[in-house]
Amino acid sequence: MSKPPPYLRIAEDLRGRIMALPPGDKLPSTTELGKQHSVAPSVAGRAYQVLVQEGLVISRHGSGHYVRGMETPEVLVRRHQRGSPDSPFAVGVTQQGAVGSWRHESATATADGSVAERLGIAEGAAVMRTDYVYLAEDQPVQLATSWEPLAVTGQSAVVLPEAGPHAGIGVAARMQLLGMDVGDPVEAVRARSASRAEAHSLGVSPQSPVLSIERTYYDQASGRAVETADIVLRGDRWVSVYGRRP
Amino acid sequence: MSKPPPYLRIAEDLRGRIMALPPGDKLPSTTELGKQHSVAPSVAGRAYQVLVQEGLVISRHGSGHYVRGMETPEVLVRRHQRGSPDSPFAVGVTQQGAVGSWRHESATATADGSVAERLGIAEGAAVMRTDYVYLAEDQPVQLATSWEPLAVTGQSAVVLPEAGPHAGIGVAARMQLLGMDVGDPVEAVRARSASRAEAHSLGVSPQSPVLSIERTYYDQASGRAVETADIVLRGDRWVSVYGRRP
DNA sequence: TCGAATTTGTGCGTATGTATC
DNA sequence: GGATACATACGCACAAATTCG
Repeated sequence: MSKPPPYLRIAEDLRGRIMALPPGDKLPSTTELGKQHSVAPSVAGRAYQVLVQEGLVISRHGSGHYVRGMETPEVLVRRHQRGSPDSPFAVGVTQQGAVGSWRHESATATADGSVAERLGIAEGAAVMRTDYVYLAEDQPVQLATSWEPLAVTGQSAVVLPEAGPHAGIGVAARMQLLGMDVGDPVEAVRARSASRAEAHSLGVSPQSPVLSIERTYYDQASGRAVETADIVLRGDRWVSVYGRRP
Repeated sequence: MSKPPPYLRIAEDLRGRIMALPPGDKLPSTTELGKQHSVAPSVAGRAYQVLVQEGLVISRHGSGHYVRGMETPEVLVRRHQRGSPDSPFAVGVTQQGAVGSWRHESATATADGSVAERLGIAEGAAVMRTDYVYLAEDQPVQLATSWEPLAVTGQSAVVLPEAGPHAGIGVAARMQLLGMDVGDPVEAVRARSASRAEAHSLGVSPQSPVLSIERTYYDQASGRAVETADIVLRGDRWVSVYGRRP
């Protein structure tokens, strides 16, 4: 066993101290912490750097280091609720009494290899691509990009997901207007780190965990995919629930 | 607009360079990188520190900095496959041809507030607690802790989840031996950072993202919970899939 | 309003330890 | 063993932000 370097030992000591402190409490300055452990202030600063990265401490330039507050209250999204006319996002935020809204932008595009495979169409086929940014209390909390094959929705009034009389009702309900029963989607859920672009959009620090969901709706009669989407959610604000208790 | 400090500008420059390099390529040493940007080696080292934290670069002590390889090939776990006699973990690893195994440890315990609420029993009631460590090719990839109320399984041969003739067949199949139809579980999925203990057990660096799943099985006849579990999976190795394509 | 003190952020140059080649 | 390279630490300096009298 090799002993950890001083800056890690100091960080370890601080973790124990922080557990017993109320959020918002001010921590010793780097110079004082250095004296307590007989190291240079730069080493104490590096120990704080570790804890800031871990989310236990926040540092305010010129002011000091402070115990970080509790996790922000979590917003729930409950998926797989057949029969609900609202989109999953709307279900999630209204359950919490929060105010939800979204911005969107649609454009026709061609399917790249990944999207084509997920939709079961030829690479380069025409699709309607829509980018969403979902806001809760004016804070972006969820990003989504959806692709729908134009072969399915083309020539109909529902071609634009969020325009006209059918805005914001979700894919399942909108497809029912075309006489299709899309049922429950298939969702593949991953945990990964936010890219820099995603971190910027979501207002979180880079490297913070996000839920990444690859969702595809199928027409149950034909078995063809009618919509696929990449959904990115803040890990600290969302939990995705599957199934219902009997 | 304030200009970023040199160490961030160097990191930004390196990001662009790395994009055009094959994985595994060696990057300039800290001293050489410092000369290229007219800064001290310590500053160049700090730039690398940022990129290592972002996962773009790996550093080998005494050797150098290298372009990080692509994501490790992902192992799939497909949940909600009614009728499969194997446990979800076994389904996941065998689909990939990998060798899966697990260690476990069971003991009776009392339900704390959280577990009691999830199982719908009184706080302090007796439960069978089992801790699992799942291994794929001798590498731990998944941690789980399961609780079953003794009021359900007590006095029966299936009281120990992984002992006797019923080892490793999963909760659903084992409960069927008691004449119960447990159906699909309810799963709440989160993305969060690994705790230090989890990071150590899973062999990943602290702060790396993990999938955290809170799973509960219910007896469909009575509606009572028969098992609840906390499951932690490496974010870079697992994807949890819900639903099947029609 | 101003200025001094405090605190963090960043950088330099150097030294030592240790891992790799 | 020797050369190279990273990891860590020291002490100092200056900049930037905050705090407070």
